[in-house]
Amino acid sequence: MEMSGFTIATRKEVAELAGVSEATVSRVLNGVGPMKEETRAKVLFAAGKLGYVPSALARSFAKNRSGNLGVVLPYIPKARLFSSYYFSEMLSGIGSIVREHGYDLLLLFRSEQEQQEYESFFRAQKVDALIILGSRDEPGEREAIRKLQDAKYPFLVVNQHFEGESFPEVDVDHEEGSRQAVNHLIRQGCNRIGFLNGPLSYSNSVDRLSGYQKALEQGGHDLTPTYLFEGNFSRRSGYEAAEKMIEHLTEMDGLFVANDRMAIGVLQKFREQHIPEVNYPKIVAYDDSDAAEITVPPLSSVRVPFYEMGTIAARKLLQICDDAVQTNKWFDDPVRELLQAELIVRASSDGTRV
Amino acid sequence: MEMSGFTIATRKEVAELAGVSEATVSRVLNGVGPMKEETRAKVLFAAGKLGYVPSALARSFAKNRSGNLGVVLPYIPKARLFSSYYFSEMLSGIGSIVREHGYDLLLLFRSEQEQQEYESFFRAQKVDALIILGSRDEPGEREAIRKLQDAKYPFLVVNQHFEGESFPEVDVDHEEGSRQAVNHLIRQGCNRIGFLNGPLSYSNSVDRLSGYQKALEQGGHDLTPTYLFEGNFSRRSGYEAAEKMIEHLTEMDGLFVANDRMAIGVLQKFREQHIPEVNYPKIVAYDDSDAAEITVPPLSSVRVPFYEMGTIAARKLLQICDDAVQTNKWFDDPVRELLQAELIVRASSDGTRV
DNA sequence: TTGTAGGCGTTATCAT
DNA sequence: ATGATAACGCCTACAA
Repeated sequence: MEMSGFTIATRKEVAELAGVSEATVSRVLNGVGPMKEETRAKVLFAAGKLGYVPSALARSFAKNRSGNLGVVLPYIPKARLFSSYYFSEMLSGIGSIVREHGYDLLLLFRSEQEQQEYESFFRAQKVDALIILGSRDEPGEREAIRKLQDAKYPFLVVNQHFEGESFPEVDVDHEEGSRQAVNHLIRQGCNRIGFLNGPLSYSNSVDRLSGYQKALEQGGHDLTPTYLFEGNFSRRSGYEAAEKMIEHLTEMDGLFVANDRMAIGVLQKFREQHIPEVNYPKIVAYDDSDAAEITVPPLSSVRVPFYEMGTIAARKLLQICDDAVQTNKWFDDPVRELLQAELIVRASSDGTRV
Repeated sequence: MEMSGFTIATRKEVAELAGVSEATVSRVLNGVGPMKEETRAKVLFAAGKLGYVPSALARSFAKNRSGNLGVVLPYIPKARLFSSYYFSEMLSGIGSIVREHGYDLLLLFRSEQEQQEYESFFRAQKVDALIILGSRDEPGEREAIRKLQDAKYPFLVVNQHFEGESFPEVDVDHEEGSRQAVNHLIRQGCNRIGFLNGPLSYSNSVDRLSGYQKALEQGGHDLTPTYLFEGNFSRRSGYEAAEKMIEHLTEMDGLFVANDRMAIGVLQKFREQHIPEVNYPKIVAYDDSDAAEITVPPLSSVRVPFYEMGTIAARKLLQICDDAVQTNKWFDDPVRELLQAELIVRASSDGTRV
């Protein structure tokens, strides 16, 4: 399939024009081995003149490396995946590092249907390393990742912890982040603090629940199951959860929400119901996305370093790929990065608001 | 570099186990040519047992096709590119189609520094087709795209028009979208309508300006240069532009803004300055991103089908790649998709608001 | 310092 | 219906 109108310059032609062998062309272009400056110049000139660009494909094939860092993303048809702050930030971070290292970024969409087969990406030589995003603790997923680990492929799970496994991962201390959030609410004088959490198949939801409990405990409060709500991180689910909250609004004076989007849904519902702002519970959300500071009132939120998580994960993996020597050392001592989150206080939980 | 702990099953082993030749293994796995059902079963069994996965890399090399659809994105270090609704939506759309076609999606970050060299992606066989996003009309860019066209590579420019060229493109009728927006403001009784536009190197900014002018003209209004502002699509730039607007707020009773983010910045400034909502000009923004309906007041906005643009672009290109036969017909008759935008009216421009 | 030649894992053509 | 084999474009010992 020759799509182009012109024939692509071949290495052979370059060699001829430069009056050297093809091997020499390769060496010059890769800058390996000793070579006469004159030869170098001749080759470079010829290559430039012919507009020769070596086939990355053939090169990959010969070197047995794809040059790609794969990123697994949840595939949710029509779900506007990228709209989520979470993935956007991570991908930006990953992208910047990948670029520095001269790798390419291959997007891989996980499907809910098919059984996961992460290994295949390596077997098929589509990727040299893999970052798994949006993973959740389900039997199939665990199994698939375990296989990756058994085969000692270079991969990293981001923002998800699998209890009982020792998968290499870059995660955030969501328990501590949540503890701080709820503790802040307590110090703001809240006595009955509700919690709108995400699905517990995400370890960060579990962590947040622990942090919530811990903070209540430390503050001498009891956990009231009535004040626990669950959503799926979407705005709509926050909106719906808010309906159930309304009947408790006279007592519930604080609310911790597992992400900004759901919190926005909650605010939307409150506003629609014409609940006066002074009657809102004090709210702290999570993620500190762009949206947090434009809501009314602006949302206090726990800032999560998604961009940095991306850079850290990518850097770690590409380092391995670069010096394939130290590889085994890495695998014997799997990574366990745990980053810190930071509470950003805004009007939604600020005493001065009322 | 053998990263895995186990040896990868080779086609040869499969052939041995199945008691056939390697060629037969290939044929079975690719489902080409006639074959005995029995042979087929034997091979499939052997392959399954050994966990054999053909090397996509070697396959690509042999077939001379990468299997990748490339997407060029603006590279803005640390700029949290993906946070932008615009790219997120398009990538989601592209991703869904790419997946259907069994291709992979390769993200390519353009750099402001280096001279563009889109051709290289093809020459290097990194991609079979290319979608160019976030392009702007600058000499280097024009030149680079022209080369792609001359070489008849399958590519598509999205949401950007190059006047005087005949590049294949998928664009939106921003002139009409803007005309409707401003016309709506006029019908809402606005007499002095400001316009916060984006940089004119984006054709959509030029289009919006035409639409704005056209609407004013049709409504019998004059264009007042004092009411023209320029930002760079960021919230911050909207915030800054708002400062300059404030002195005109007594006369300026309408405002058209080229995207939601800038409009949010404007609202933010107004709010900070404690300008009473009743004194706000009636506002219509652009993009109709998620954020538009959560601001206070909710933003009227021109909805742009970004997701669909992505799907359309990807579908077109992959069709070409699939049936390489019709290729030339395609190139002789370059695509020119022009999608429609749609005004969504909300409180920010609604007469009932005041 | 440079040329020669073998190998990488497929596909595809040509025999059988 | 299946087996043998050239070709794909590059890298890399090894030889000169």
